Amino acid sequence: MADHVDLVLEQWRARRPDLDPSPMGIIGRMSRLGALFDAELRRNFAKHDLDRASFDVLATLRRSNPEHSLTPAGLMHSSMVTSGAISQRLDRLEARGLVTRAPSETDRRGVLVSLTPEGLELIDKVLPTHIDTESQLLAGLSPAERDQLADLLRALLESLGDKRG
Amino acid sequence: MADHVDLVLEQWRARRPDLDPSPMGIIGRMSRLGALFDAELRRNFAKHDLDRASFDVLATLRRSNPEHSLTPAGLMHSSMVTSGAISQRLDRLEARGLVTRAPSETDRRGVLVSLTPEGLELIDKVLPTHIDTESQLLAGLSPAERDQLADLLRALLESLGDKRG
DNA sequence: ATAAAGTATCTCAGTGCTAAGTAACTTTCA
DNA sequence: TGAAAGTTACTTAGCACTGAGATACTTTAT
Repeated sequence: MADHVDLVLEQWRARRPDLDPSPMGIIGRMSRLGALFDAELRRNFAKHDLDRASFDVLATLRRSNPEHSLTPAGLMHSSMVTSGAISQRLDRLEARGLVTRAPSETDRRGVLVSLTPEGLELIDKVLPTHIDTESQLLAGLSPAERDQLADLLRALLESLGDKRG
Repeated sequence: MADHVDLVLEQWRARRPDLDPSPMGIIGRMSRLGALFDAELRRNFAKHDLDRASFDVLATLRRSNPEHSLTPAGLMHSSMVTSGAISQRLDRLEARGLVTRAPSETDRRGVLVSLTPEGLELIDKVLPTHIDTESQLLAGLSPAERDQLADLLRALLESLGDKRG
């Protein structure tokens, strides 16, 4: 059994036998899987007039608390994009009536972003289809393998300092 | 032990106990790791006046064959980007004198892209530092865990139809 | 009380990608 | 052989992001 990355590794070993390309066996595969996942998830988002960025914001608000609200800084940390990207995402979602921005009551610099009823309805409609899509993407692994994979990925994230919060 | 994704999963279970969010335990973690890897690798590329896109093309040419040459279509399949993106990447690399474009000898629509001596020198200089960086990113896992992870990722790629070539 | 440092959000120019479309050429097959 | 279908690479408009910088406000330290 061999995938595209096995070919890449062979090529490197032939061309540069002095280097050990084995780290690419993990990082290259994750990059490739990321691209495949992204393409498939995007297909599903498009069915509901959404893109990855908008879904990301709506879903983060949906799960955060019963009020479905968060600051732009909170959204930024969760999404791993810059503050400028969050501002622009919120502009788009606000224009579509899916979120609102309200001044913070405790900090006059701050803003509280909340789902509108329309935003809540949309994310609650898309979410089950999203999870279905993800589930199908992972169907090639047995439940035990999936657990094993999740554990290894968690260990790796922890070793890189990824923290709760 | 818990990472950021464990928090996300807990939030989903609290807010939508009717859904099983476990697929996010894998896909969410891979997305997060992808972002962390990308940021770190980019830091290294920047030291050598490169970006991910340029490195990708140079490295693909370097490993492909002893002539270090490939068609734009070949680069496209390896990189998983569109043909337009490849054209633009080649424009930039050609302007910097790192690759050349020559008409194909067998197909008058075709183009053969090759590394210049400068391109070869640059990629051979950057490559060891790139592998070092990747290796450090994976240092949190034992060698056995790394093998296990690579195997699971390969199985997943194969289940999604990722083929050699 | 006030200056300095820090924080929260936004703006904007520049960048690299996609999607769609074009032009040139090759292959297929009636 | 000639028309239709397919392939190869390129062009361009539009889009979302980054990185740098601006503004307004809060906290810290004196």
